[in-house]
Amino acid sequence: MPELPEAECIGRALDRALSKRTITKVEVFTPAMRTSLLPLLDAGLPGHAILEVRRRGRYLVADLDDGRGLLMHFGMSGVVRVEPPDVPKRKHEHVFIYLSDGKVFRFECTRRFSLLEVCDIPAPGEWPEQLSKLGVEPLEKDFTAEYMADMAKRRGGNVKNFVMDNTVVVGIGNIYSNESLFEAGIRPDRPACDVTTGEWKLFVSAARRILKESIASGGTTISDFLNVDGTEGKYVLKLRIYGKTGEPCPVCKSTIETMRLGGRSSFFCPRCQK
DNA sequence: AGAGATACCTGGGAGC
DNA sequence: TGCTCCCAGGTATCTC
Repeated sequence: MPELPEAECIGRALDRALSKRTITKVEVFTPAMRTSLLPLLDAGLPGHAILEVRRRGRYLVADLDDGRGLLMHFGMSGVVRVEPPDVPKRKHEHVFIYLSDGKVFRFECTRRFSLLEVCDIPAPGEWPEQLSKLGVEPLEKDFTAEYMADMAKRRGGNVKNFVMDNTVVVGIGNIYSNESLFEAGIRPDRPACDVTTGEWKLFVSAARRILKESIASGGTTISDFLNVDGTEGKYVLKLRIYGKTGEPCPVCKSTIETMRLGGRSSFFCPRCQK
């Protein structure tokens, strides 16, 4: 399930595989994922070059040479590949984009939560309007304890859903929110407004470190995620709390517990997290 | 405005 | 073996 590190890994690989290639043909096999895929066929993409691939949160944008872009999101089961044209089509591959170097950019998504659409780029280097509500990037310098404390001031909901809110900070999903709150010693069901600036400092540094380590490991593969080269993410081996219900806490050996917050499984150590 | 619930979608696993 | 039910989860949308 792609969170920020997975999107970053895919984006880097796609930048290498797509930049400076020209689109020669587009095929759509499925009418819709999150949105209709059919407009891709009428967008006049063939003949246009891809300049670069950039990431914002869990979204990727492939800039085209005419002020438009391809906006991508991988939902939780999106996989992209760049392969020779003779590889047989897989069951849940929905779009093929043929490239001038002879390869094919293929978009697969089992659960159809993914997004692939043409967007307008307001100016070079800017982001499409669809991404205007996104919060800060957790690896940039404006993701600070003071910012988090300020945003949380009037938020009485639980801290876990707050840190997963992508209008606050992008790219932290269920896996990395659990891991970061554990590292910071914060119980996931605490009201967000009760978390102190000192605790936010611990959270911010934990989240940054975990996200960077995960990127270096090629992301986390739980069930669906694959990198562009088909390899699985290795960060799954380093998870300390996610999915560990009933196992001993890696720090204090207390039994790890689980609860549901916002409909999502949340894992925590009842002794280390307060 | 914030927060909770729900829908979207498929495959895999549990339970009977 | 085959059926039903539940779960995974980012995001949009709805309601209160």
